[in-house]
Amino acid sequence: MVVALVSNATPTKAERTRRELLEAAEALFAERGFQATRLDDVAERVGIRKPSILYHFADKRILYDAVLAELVGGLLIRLQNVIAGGSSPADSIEAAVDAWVDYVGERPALARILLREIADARPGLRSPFVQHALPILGLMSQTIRAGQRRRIFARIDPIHLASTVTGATVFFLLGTPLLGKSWPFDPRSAAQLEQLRQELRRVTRRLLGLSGAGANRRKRLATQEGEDE
Amino acid sequence: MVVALVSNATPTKAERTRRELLEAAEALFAERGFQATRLDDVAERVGIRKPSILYHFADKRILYDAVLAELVGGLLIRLQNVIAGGSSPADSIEAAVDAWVDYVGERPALARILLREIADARPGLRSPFVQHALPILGLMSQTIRAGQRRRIFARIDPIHLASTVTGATVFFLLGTPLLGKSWPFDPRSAAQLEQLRQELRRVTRRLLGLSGAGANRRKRLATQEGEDE
DNA sequence: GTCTATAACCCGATAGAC
DNA sequence: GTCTATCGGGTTATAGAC
Repeated sequence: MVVALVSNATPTKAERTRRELLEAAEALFAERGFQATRLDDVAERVGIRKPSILYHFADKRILYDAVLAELVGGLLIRLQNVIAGGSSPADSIEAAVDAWVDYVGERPALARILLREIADARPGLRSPFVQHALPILGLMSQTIRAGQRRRIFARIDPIHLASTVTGATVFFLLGTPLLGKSWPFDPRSAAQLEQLRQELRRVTRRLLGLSGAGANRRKRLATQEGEDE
Repeated sequence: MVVALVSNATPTKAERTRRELLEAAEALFAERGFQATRLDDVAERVGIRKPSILYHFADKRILYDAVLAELVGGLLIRLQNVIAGGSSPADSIEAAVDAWVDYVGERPALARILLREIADARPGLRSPFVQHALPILGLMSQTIRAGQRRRIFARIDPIHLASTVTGATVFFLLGTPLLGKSWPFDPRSAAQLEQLRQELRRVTRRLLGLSGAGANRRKRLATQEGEDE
């Protein structure tokens, strides 16, 4: 009945369909939203029939929650790793911003679902999504406040910084494609993602009150570019 | 049959219900999205029955389009006014950012609908929303490029700037309320909106390569605060 | 203009066979 | 595990009276 979260052994048939269902559901929930996603379509992508889904996930909402847990949980793990590996709060924050761009570039479903969840959010209600996302916010706030205690960072509200970085990222990734030929680039291409990273680094440093170079450019400290007009 | 867009005379009953329907629909479409909004609920808010809606708007989609036109059109008009009133490209851009914050603070429905539309957007498809929004993007791009031709602004892509500003705004307005007591402020309060404006001005100037004060602080040029660390 | 009544459709969930 | 068949609830849109 209960399936191991991480199984290294050969997966059973149930585990395989379960994973395929999660992948298909992630894509469809992202593209169309929870309400507009048809279980029929999810089933079709996996090559089974609608009622068979309900053998693996008790109902539609539970399927959605499982998608959220996997998607948001994966980001938390990555951020924990890069933040722990940073040699200073400034290092950690910059690495976290880079990791965030990488992750959402790899899995754009997260960007769409994030948008939908924020649009649906009611002030009082603690949705499952928020439940999953709060640890991430906590981790970032903790890191930022550590830098503020050491007087490395300015006294900006971590929430301001987080909403600016995530909002800018998601709007860039999803907003630009609908401009059509007036902006004929793929925001998820390596070049555009790199430009987004650069821009977010600038904005982040600006808001944190940092002037100089971050972790990724320590190597070329000598040839520091004239960034502060 | 055809109703004047702006009527100064005493409105007929049809015009009154039409306006009330637009207001109710705007709120509900924003809160729940197009698909999840029930015509029954819209009707109830106005105090009529569902089929009576279809006397004023041929179907649900047409009602939604009318909401979009009014909401996005109102923003375009305001931006045109403040941009025309600016004494320089830098002035105009700063005034436009302020006007944007004001408008979306007054009508948070725009923030939610913007989020939903971007989440729904397909690369190839020109949705009615995009149709309405493109003139706004054009106006902003035009103003930014004017400043770039005069070598006042850095060579940043206007689209980058726009997605950063709008994304940061919307995520701040709608994202923070779901943090609950860990961030116990109302982002739409005068104080928080002012802080958002300050932050967006900083980010905007940063991305445009401007160093000094913008239009709204020319008055106190003498007591310029130490903003550049 | 607004109503009641209803047609027509869609979708999630259940029952039970294999 | 996956299937077929179906129930049951809900929503848009139409028909036509007032």
